[in-house]
Amino acid sequence: MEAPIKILIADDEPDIIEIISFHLNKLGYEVATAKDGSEAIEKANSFAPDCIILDVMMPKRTGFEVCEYLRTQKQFDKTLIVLLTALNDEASHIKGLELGGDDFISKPISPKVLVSRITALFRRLQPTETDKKVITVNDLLIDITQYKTVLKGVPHILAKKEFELLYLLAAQPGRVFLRGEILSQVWGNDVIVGDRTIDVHVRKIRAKLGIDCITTVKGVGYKFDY
Amino acid sequence: MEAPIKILIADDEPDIIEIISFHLNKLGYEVATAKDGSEAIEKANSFAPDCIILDVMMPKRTGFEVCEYLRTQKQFDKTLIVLLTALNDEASHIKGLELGGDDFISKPISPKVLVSRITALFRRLQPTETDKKVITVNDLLIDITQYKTVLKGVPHILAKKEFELLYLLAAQPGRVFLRGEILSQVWGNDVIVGDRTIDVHVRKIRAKLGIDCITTVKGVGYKFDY
DNA sequence: TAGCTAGTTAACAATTTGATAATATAAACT
DNA sequence: AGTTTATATTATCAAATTGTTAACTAGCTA
Repeated sequence: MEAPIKILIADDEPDIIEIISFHLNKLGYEVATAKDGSEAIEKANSFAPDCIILDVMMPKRTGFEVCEYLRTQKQFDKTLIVLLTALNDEASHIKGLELGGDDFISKPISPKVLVSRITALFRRLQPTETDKKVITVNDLLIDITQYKTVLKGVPHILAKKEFELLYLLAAQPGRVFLRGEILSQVWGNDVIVGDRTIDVHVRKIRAKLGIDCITTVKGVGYKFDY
Repeated sequence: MEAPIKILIADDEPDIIEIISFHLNKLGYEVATAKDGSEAIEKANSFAPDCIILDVMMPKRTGFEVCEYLRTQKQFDKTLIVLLTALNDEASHIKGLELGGDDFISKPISPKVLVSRITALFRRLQPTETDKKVITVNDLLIDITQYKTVLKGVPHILAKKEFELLYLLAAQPGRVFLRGEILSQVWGNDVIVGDRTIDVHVRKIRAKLGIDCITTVKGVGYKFDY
């Protein structure tokens, strides 16, 4: 997973291409571009991207046609295809997914949305069912099927709430969870508990594990960082 | 493996149903659909699917409720349950897995991701230890053909219920069994017995074997750990 | 029928957990 | 520095959960 992820963008509007490739480049993706459907297919073959972003409305060949074609080719079996459509075009949405598209993004495009959707696609492609139940970060293992936490080979027994809190944070290391988010996710929306309760649980986790795997982000929330 | 694999899809969005069933159909699965939780349970009974895909947010009954219910029914013992959630809803993952879900897929759905995850689940299902008649863990042997338990070479005679309980837990060492799961697996879903009954049986097993091979996971259930 | 046995339950004890309040500490701001 | 705000820590209490024991029931057996 060391080689940079390659993304091909096909759209007939140079502005769109420029914006998208700028943002994706910034994030370290390797980007190629095409200005119509035919070029998209050529570049797909020569560039061998991991992900292809196709505008539905393009000259020469539409995004649908390109998508349909690519899906018949074995080498693009694992390639993610994202289609760009006009806003609220439900029919296109369905058609595209039937043709094997992996996601849809409506124009006008928010670069942030685009990038996060692409990232999400890549992430979701990875995990098999096991990875969902067992989280491993360095030498810390969190197994929900066993309700067990193992640090450097040593099991640590956390109470239910402690475990659930740790699991929530560790599922997305580095991401900051707001206190409100934590409350609603771990405690539920109906339950009313004070803010201090979270602190206390964080403290217990830190104490039990003996390491400071949970970082406080003052004024915001907590994150798992280890 | 000659009869087509049957999959039930329950979601209140017709578009989602259409897309998913289209793709699964294309791959040769036999597909049934339901538009809410109640219908999902009906169809589950009449259609007897091998795999059930449940949207978490559904009218009538949520995916969680359906999942929880199905898991208490013996006939859905081996049925795969896949839950569809909103993106990044980690807490739902915990809840769903606690309720016995087999996998989680976040919306928006990529057909490719969905299909590959389902395929992976089925693949993993093959080497079942369903027919394992004799379980051995370290120096403990559990033989269901003779209803006999031997620890360090010394036979111990457990009563029927005690034996079945031990057998259930020991079949998957480490895995936590919820009280509800234990009740439905050992006692069946028609029988109504109190929670203390499980405790008492656990106690008897511990006493008879003289070792603490069953660990309590407070607020969750019990697991075999030896 | 009396005497077993397994299974269940009720009642109570013991334990663990979760939540809060009170206090201490730390960081941010004026 | 002094004030304000946010978090950490600790102790305490109530609630939830489980453990334990003994008693009860139904079915079986001698």
